[in-house]
Amino acid sequence: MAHGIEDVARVAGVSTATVSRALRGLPNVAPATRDHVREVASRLGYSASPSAASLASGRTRTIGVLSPWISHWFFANVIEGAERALRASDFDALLHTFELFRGGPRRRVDPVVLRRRVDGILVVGLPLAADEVADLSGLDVPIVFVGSGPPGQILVRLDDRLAARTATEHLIELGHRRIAHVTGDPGDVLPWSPAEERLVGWRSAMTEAGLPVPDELEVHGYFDVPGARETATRLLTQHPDITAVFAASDEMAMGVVLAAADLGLRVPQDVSVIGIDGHDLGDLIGLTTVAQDAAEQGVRAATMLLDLVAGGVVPQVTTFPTRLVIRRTTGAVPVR
Amino acid sequence: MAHGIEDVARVAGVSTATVSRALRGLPNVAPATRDHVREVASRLGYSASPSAASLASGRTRTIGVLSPWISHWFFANVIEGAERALRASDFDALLHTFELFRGGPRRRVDPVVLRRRVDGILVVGLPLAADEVADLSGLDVPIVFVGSGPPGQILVRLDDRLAARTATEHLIELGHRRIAHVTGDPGDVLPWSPAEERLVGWRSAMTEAGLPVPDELEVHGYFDVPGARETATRLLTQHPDITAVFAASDEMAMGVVLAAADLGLRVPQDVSVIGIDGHDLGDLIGLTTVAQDAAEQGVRAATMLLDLVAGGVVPQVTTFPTRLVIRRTTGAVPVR
DNA sequence: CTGTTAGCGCTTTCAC
DNA sequence: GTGAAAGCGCTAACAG
Repeated sequence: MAHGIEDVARVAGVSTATVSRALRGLPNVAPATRDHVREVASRLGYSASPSAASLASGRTRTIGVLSPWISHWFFANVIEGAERALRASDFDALLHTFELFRGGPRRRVDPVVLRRRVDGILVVGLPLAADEVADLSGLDVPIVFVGSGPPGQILVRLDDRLAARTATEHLIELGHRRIAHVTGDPGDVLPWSPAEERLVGWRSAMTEAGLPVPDELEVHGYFDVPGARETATRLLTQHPDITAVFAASDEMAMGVVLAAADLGLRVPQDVSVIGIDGHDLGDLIGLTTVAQDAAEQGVRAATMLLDLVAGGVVPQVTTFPTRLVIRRTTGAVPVR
Repeated sequence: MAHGIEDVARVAGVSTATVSRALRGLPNVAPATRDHVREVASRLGYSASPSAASLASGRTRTIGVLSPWISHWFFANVIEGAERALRASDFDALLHTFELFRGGPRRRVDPVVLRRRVDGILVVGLPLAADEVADLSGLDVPIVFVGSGPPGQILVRLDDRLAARTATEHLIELGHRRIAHVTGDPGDVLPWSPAEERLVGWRSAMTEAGLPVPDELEVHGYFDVPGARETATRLLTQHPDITAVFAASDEMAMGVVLAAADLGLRVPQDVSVIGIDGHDLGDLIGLTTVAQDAAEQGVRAATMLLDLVAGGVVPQVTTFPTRLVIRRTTGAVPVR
């Protein structure tokens, strides 16, 4: 059962070098030889030892996938798409999560554990500090960022500002003037992070519409349901004149809807809510949102990464489209 | 930057064998030597090449995680928990997804790709055929099944029958008599699969209560929202006398709630709905459910697998508790 | 407690 | 188009 390349070579009556070439589809092997070797290999149930192959070739056929979570809509879908694309090219996905804690620092991304272990790195929505990016770059393998990444790197993402403007403008067109924004973590202030970009998009849409943007309209929801629920409860209690809330993610928008329900506010009659994502379960509450295709971003990013690994070139920034999906959580501003 | 064990050995003034021992914390190394070697290694930024180490030792410090999806609540949470536990022991998680298609066969689990690549395998909610299990066992590494697994294997799971009975009995106590069940895929009929067990639990609870279980009460929801929504739409249209639906997962229960809404039925006034899982977003619609802790099952399974890899022994079956969470989608049977 | 040495199972020149 | 042989960078006996 546990055959090595020598067994195949012996049975096929060729050298191990030829077996290696034949099985990997390299040129300079006679078609007849190739077919014969493959037949023998499959009959013997042979497949090369990944460690031995990696050690000898320096390539691992493995991609490191770095992500803060997997149990969040965006991350799960990106990773699922990426894994599918990688597998289609016979690459493995090595999963590394880095839990983000509210306000606190997360475990540093340690490049050492990825050394000689992966041929490329996919960073999924992880707001890396500049020095972490530098460390990763030091690994000397291609890196693709999905959802969030520093300028100068290969990025697959949305036009976050535009998405935020789209959401905000939708609310403004409905007549809302006191529109709050639920953003992520207070520590997440890298200028290129989606949270920051969405914040900027909201602010500029407000300002252009001649609406003031006082500090109290901006609160932190930590990109999850409970975080947004808590913070929105406080917000809506302290500022009952707020008629609409734009959350930077659908999960946070769901938290806002729950908060409204907790407070006995009707959505959208008393307060309108919009998010960003196009979460599968938004439908449950008729959540209005600016939708994106997360799985496809994962596929694209993985495909690009494989191109890079193969020595190809890919566009620096790939911007995915978004579309406004109007459902039932947004409506006209209440008359009071 | 790319130092090898020889560099460390030379700088530290010892042999490579000593470096290897010191860095891995093996016995028979003088404490002073150990500290010195570690200091030199960290100063040089050295870490062993995983391929070389694997090739020489036969161990990979990697666990293969097999799962049908990652963007489903149960799977995402189990995998997240497992990854966390593995990382805590410096093990890597290699992700392999095997998409399940409605009614159709999925890609066969191919043991060859895992050969000499992993020290253990975690099978998450994947209903493997007997021959696939046999193939995996042939890899000669420990395997732990989470959520669903054949008898005779190491399992971490719920008492699925009990969970189903709990859900069904809750509805019966509320006075319901025509209680439908939304199960998974028609092809998923392995006697030990959670779908099958839950089906049996529902049936026996019905029978014990003296309620008939005609075929039309059992429909397939494919374990996802759209599948259950479609099938429940048909079900509730054709059989308006059904007053309650027990879905084998929360995601399917959500589909049923959506179907009810599509049909203008009020939940729970016209139809009660209950699921199994304790999905984070069940709160959104006040979903009544029989809750389980998926992440913790992932942690436990990974921990057990690491024990097995280390040569330890673990219990054959670990059964996690469930608890009935009554919210707003179940209520008294309507009076007509 | 530490060093020497022989592999681990492939890939990759370099000849032929 | 094919083979011989030299590594790839470690670990694991085995000595000492």
